[in-house]
Amino acid sequence: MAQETKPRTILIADDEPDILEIVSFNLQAEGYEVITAKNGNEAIEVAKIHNPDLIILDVMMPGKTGFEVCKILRTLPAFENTIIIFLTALNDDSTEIKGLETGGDDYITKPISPKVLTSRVNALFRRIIKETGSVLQIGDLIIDREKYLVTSGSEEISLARKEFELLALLTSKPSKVFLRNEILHKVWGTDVIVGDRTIDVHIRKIRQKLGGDCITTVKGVGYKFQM
Amino acid sequence: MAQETKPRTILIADDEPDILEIVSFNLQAEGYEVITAKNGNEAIEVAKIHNPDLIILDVMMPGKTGFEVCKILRTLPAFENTIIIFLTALNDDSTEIKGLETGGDDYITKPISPKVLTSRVNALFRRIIKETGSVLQIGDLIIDREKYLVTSGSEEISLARKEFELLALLTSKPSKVFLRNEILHKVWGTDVIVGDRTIDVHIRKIRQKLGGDCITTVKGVGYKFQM
DNA sequence: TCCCAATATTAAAAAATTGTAAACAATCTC
DNA sequence: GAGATTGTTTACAATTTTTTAATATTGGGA
Repeated sequence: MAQETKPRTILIADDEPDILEIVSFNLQAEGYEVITAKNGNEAIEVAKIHNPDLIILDVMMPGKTGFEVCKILRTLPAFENTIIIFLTALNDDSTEIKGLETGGDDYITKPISPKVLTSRVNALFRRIIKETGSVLQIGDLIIDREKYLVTSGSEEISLARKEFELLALLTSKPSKVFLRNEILHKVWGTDVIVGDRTIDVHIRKIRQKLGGDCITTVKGVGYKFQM
Repeated sequence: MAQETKPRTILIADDEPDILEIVSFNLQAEGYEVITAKNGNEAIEVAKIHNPDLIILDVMMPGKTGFEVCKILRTLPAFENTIIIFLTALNDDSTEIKGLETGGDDYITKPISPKVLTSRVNALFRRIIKETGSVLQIGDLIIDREKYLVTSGSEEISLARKEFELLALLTSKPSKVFLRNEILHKVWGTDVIVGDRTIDVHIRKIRQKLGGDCITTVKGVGYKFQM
């Protein structure tokens, strides 16, 4: 089955159904996958399950405020780098400053223009973007995310799904060391539990297929890709 | 943590001297190095000379508009990734969208609150640092946390995990003496119990690998890093 | 100066981490 | 349904890292 590159996921948390609907609609039209939550606690739960790329938090919500949600999420390693946008009716400088200092990446005041929100979301993603497209080239390696295909020189290398995703992750930032935990989160997902040797075995298979020394082990830390 | 590197440089382009002055003052107070330009053409010239980390562009300027400046800069490789913020009196959705789509990272409408501007600047830098990863440079030593790599001159030095973390701690504040207790807490964690000689042994290994005299013993107190 | 506690040095033991091969279950293909 | 492919686990080997323990050395105060 043809698996496309998975769309970026956005979580919106707001207690006003109208806002949820309008914003969802516009972001979906832009090609994002959208999930919603009606209050702060739900936002945290849903975030843990779906691990979204970006989170939009209403500041005033029953249960926990957006600020509180942000603070809690930021303490979890999985959400350390997630983009967070605050949404609020409070057009108040000191609140905005507080929002940005709490760890928010943007702060938008209501009434919001869905188009503006979409633009800001796009702008933040543009900045974060790691891969310049679906095809990545490193040295003589070409990684095509759409075709799930890796080419080395003129030779085609067929990798299984997990192998491919693992390689795609490592090559998304050459030379960066990916912690084993990080790899588990990003390749296997937050909720899946697999044994300790699973990563090793996959690394081994990639090494076999690509030739020995493109992936370096950093003992006690993780792995990195290097040409 | 606070680290001593060269301050980040910000270029502000606006034709209103008052704005230049107020914004400069506030950003300088925050520790940034600020350079200014009075119009679009000057902004491009100055940018090419000083290569700032972030550029704040007024949209309405004589000569070239902020949008035009942005477009021109974005075509140059040196400014492909520079953060750009637009500043404008036009509180108009479609203009804001245009700004963000032109390649701006943020769009702030006048009247601006200097504190809010500063917060947004900080938030953007915080985000960029996360993406870029932070490298520490002391003398000819380069410590790259993300790559888990230490380079001395052109030579790569391979350190084991504890060695790396210990060195990273000591170099995070050069010349500061770290108490043995402090080192234990920060490198080994609060709950781990290890013998007294353990630190010494690791220090020794680092000394061997980096060459003798970069870590100084302060008897009865702790250790400090110094070039 | 001498003494003594603090630190250096060493080597070897202990612990932790990773590599490997083989086996199994799940899934997909034909 | 047989056979291939994939993902995972297991058990063990190989390796590296970390710690300990035993001994030497150092430097500052009495």
